Amino acid sequence: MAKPRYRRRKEDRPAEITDAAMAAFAEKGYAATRVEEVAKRAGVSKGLLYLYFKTKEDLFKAVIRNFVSPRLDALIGNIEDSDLTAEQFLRGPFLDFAKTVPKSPARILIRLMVAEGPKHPDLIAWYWENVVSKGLQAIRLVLEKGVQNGEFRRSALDDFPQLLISPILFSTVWTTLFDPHQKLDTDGFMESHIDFVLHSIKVDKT
Amino acid sequence: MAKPRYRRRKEDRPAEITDAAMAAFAEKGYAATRVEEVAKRAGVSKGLLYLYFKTKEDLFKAVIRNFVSPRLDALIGNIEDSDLTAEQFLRGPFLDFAKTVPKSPARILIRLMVAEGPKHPDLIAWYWENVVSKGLQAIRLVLEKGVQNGEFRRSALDDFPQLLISPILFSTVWTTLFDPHQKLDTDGFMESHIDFVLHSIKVDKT
Amino acid sequence: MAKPRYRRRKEDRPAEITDAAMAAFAEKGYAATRVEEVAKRAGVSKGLLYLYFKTKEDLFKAVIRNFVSPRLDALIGNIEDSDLTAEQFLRGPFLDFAKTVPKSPARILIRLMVAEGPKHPDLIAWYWENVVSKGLQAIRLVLEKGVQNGEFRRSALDDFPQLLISPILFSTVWTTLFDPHQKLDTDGFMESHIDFVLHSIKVDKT
Amino acid sequence: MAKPRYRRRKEDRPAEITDAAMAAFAEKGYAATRVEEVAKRAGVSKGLLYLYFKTKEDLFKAVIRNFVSPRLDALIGNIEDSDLTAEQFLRGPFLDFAKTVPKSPARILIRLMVAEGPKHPDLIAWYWENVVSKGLQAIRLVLEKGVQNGEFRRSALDDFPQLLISPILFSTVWTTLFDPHQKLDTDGFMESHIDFVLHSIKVDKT
DNA sequence: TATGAATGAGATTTCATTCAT
DNA sequence: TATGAATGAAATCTCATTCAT
Repeated sequence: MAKPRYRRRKEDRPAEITDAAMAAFAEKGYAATRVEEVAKRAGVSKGLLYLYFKTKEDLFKAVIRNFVSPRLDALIGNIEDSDLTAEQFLRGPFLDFAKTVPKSPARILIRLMVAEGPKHPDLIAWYWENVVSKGLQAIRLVLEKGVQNGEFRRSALDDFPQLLISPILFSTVWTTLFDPHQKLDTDGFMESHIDFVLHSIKVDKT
Repeated sequence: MAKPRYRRRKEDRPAEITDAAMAAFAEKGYAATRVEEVAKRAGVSKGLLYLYFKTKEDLFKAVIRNFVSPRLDALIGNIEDSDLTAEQFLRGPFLDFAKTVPKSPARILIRLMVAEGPKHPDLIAWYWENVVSKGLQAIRLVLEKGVQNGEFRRSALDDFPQLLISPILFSTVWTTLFDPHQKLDTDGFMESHIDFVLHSIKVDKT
Repeated sequence: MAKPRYRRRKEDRPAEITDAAMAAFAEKGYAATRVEEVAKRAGVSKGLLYLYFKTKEDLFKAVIRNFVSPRLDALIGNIEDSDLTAEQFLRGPFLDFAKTVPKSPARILIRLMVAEGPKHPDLIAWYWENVVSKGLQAIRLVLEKGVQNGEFRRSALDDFPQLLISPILFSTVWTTLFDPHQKLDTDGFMESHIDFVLHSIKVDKT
Repeated sequence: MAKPRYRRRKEDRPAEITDAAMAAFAEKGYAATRVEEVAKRAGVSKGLLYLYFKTKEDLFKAVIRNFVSPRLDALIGNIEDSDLTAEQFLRGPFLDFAKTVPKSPARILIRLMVAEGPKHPDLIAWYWENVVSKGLQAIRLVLEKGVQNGEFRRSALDDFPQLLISPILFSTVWTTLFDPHQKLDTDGFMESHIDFVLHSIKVDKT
């Protein structure tokens, strides 16, 4: 029973292709991945890939966007709904998120951004607007809430909310590069970081 | 007998080439840099370059090693000689070092490692042995000294000395990617980070 | 019962397609024109186009034939009906025709024949039989009539009736290529040519 | 005895390649000729070809220029040196030239210009400046000399010197397209044309 | 009929690497 | 050593043509 040469699935194709590309880029990096390899993984011909993505660069950008967008929306929604205290939020949902990233496919994306980003300024711009600045804004909101609550004192963290993100990047990169040489307990790492930060900014309840 | 001033000395060639390569990789990344371009920058023919470096990958590895080694030795020496207290050391030489990296050519190197590292396990291995593990060891030494001194209490930092490095990576990456969108005061960022950490681990002297 | 105005009639399809193709070929030449572009211009799907024309080459040939045939019939009819003297014919209908070509869409066709003809011998054969040899025959008829009338003497023109056509080709090509650099008054050009020829072959009536 | 894989001949290469390209374009036209085919004919690798010509279009332009330039210089020199009467010149060197073209490789070039010219305006511009306008100027010079001599009367030919070139184009195209169907005696054709023209513009010596 | 998603052969171009000189 | 002309494998991209729907 011959399998059909054609499978008409217009709607699913782009996602199938970007998924395949994500996987391929993850293994070899952008430059070293051949378009044909992506097509093969997606079970599609080279030609069809080019029907959906005009260039390889185009495909790359779509990979980043497609991957980030849904996850981002989920996260932001999460923050807004919660009626946790600031500390509860940081130790709860935020910490969960931070622990997840270095183990999830997102870590690949981070490596891709670092590696290829500088060559794609418009992608960076998009990422900035849609991901980073939104994320920072969310963190600032939480901190402000903590201050209003009397949980937190004002601190340098208000000026550098990035301090909360920094270990996420670090453990992601560490995992990618040095895991074979020395494993990093990323969960413990994140927890300790949060501990340090909270210990410094929490108002004494004595 | 003075050597003619503009006469290139054979012994300098490899270094001249790796310097040129570093500059080129910095601008365009590894894959997008053509060997010919490196040769031209070094004022050397392609053929000669291949006499010193058997492949482009070879050249890449040499770039990393040549760049790191001298700086590393200086840094390590610095630590051993000092008779500062642990806190003085962290707020002094260590902080200086941490502030310098994101502004120095070393930041390029970091990006290169993240981008290309996974494809060169032996390079990672070398980097691990000669750079990272040594650096971590040095930090551990400092912390231990602090504990012995009664300056610091034992803390999660003993298990995760990487927490002290993490913001270096972060501000380097941030600078590379997002500076056009939002500048980060990397000095302040590093200082705040150290403040938080020290605040948490310092023994109360009351 | 009036047919709906905007309803395409099946019988017109091939003509609509060849017209669209003619326009496209005119702009970009045969090779650079994509079949999809032709289909789009004709308001038809690629698949349907292939229902009418088995290959792109097929389409090309149809373009030539469809374009030439109707015009040709008109012209030939014109000659046969006339009861003008030979000179009147050459200075009248023939000259009109010759003046028209370089300005009409037919000029595109000429360029296409020159450019692509050599690759399509059967098209050339068809063109020869249906266009060129008929045209030459018609000219020969006129000249013979002139001789019989005592208007013209026998001359080299009897052996080279092409001499009357040659400036048509020339002004067509010139217009296509060099108009931006130097306009050619094609009407004057044709008239002068006919003048020279007639001056040489006309019998002195003194 | 193995033949050498390399033949270092920097100076000859470009000419070898354009010659090969000329031949290939002649047979198949520009679009249908693959760069690889040209390289093979030139006994050279594809890569080397791209070392000398950045794109296929570049190669095309070089073909035209390289071919025309030397011939052109020869022709112009020819005109200037001669101390023939105007009629002698037209019936002598000019007629010779006109007879030669349709049989020479130049005819290929003409077809290429007609076919591909419209897509390369800068090439047309070059051709206009370096070939066509110079050629016309030369013809005008001859005619003026004839008038000054009292050989020729002023005529429409002064306004349309192209009339002398037109049959060259015609017989070239005819030869290319219709030779298999009906041979044209291009020599006789050119001679007859000149006869007609001269008969009309020559001053009566009665 | 009619569509346009899908194919795949093939075209142009690039570039790490080699090697005659 | 030193050069850079030359190679050739491989990568990106195009487009005529097919065929499931």
